Amino acid sequence: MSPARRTESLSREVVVTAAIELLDEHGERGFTFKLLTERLRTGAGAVYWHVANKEELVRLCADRVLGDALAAAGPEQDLRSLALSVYDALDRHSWAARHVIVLPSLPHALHLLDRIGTLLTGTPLPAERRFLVATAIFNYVVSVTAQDVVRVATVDTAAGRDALLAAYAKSWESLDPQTFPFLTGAATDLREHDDRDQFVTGLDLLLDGLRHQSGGGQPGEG
Amino acid sequence: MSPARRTESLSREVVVTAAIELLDEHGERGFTFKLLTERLRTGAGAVYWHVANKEELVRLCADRVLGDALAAAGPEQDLRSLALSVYDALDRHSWAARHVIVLPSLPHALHLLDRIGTLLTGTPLPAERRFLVATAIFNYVVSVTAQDVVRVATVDTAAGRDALLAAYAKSWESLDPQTFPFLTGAATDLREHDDRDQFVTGLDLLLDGLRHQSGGGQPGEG
DNA sequence: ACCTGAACACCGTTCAAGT
DNA sequence: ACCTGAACACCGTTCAAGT
Repeated sequence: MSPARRTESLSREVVVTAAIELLDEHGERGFTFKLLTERLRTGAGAVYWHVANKEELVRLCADRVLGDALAAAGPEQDLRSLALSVYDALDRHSWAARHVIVLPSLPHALHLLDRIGTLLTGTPLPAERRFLVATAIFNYVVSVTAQDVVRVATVDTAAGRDALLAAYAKSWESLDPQTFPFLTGAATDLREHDDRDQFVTGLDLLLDGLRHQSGGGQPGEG
Repeated sequence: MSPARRTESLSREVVVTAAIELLDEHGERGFTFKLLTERLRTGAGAVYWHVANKEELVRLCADRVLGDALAAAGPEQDLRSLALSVYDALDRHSWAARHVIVLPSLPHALHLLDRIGTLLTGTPLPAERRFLVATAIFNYVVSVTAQDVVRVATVDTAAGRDALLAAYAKSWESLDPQTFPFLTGAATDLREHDDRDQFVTGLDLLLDGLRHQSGGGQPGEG
């Protein structure tokens, strides 16, 4: 009944590769050691020989995803294309984004932050503001990706997504226009929206703000 | 030994209030029904009479937190102070931010998005871009809050935070300057950084970008 | 209508035993 | 050094029985 045990030896890399597949298929919540050991045709103890626990494993997976994205992006990019490369990679593995944090460090998250900071060096932005702006951009990229308006994980097919959006758009239309003056008129926008466009819109606002104020002082407090 | 059962009757509101306390104390991961029923001095079934399951309960908690923030903020705010009110409220309950999403709707998330959209109406921004920009700002506020550089949940005391940052700053200093030209020079910035400043920096970039391009067309693709 | 609390299914982790 | 797999502790959820 049960499939034969694996004969090749396990490694951290093999475990991570299998885990990424399962995370993509089932999401972080549906990803269990039972699924993992079945896929790897081995026992739980074998996995624990290579990784400390589930949390570390998921972090390793997220780091692999981010590392691949940075490698694929190449070193010669500007801020905007770097951000889009990362967005696209994280969008394909939506469970990964929330693990991309600087502290405690996901190794490739440090690389990403460094590249953002380095790209700012070729900019009129005053040196003392560089760290603040670099982390602001880093935060924008990974955290907005982590939390798109329609989570891809929820619906698999494009048709399912369209149907879901149509249903939500309809519910927006029937909201009370007194309390929701904006949303009642935005149902069509919701139905036709694209998550990547929203990401790009915010990113361009951020970069525009950067261009326009990088010479000047702090923005006003009011 | 075990404390007396409660005599007052339970309600959804009472359950949510107790759950928020425990979420603040233990984080989402440490929050269990065992802790909850002990705190409420009742049985598991009693809780399930008032809420469908744990996921719904945490969503109700997050919605309460956001609702209180919006109520406290008052209706007369500009975009910047609204964003800061929400940031400050979510910062006090760091588990809540990742549940503040538009679809599937957290009720008060709809209110927040509507208020952002409505505030944009009094702006030269072309009407057809309003939804895109509103969601971009919404995404920035809630998702950056969800993922600050130093998660507050990790360290309780200010002294603990300082010590942790100092340790990380030291590790940045000893990185290879070839591969991390920016971070090796940013150790001091890390040690002295403030999460709220980073949030405000990104927010002001976003709002500056909005001011400067709201009349004009799309930003360039390159 | 609302609550009790034992029972169930599931899941991450451990560990003595194997090779 | 690397793997096995039964056992353990824990946790969300259910449900027959109570008031």
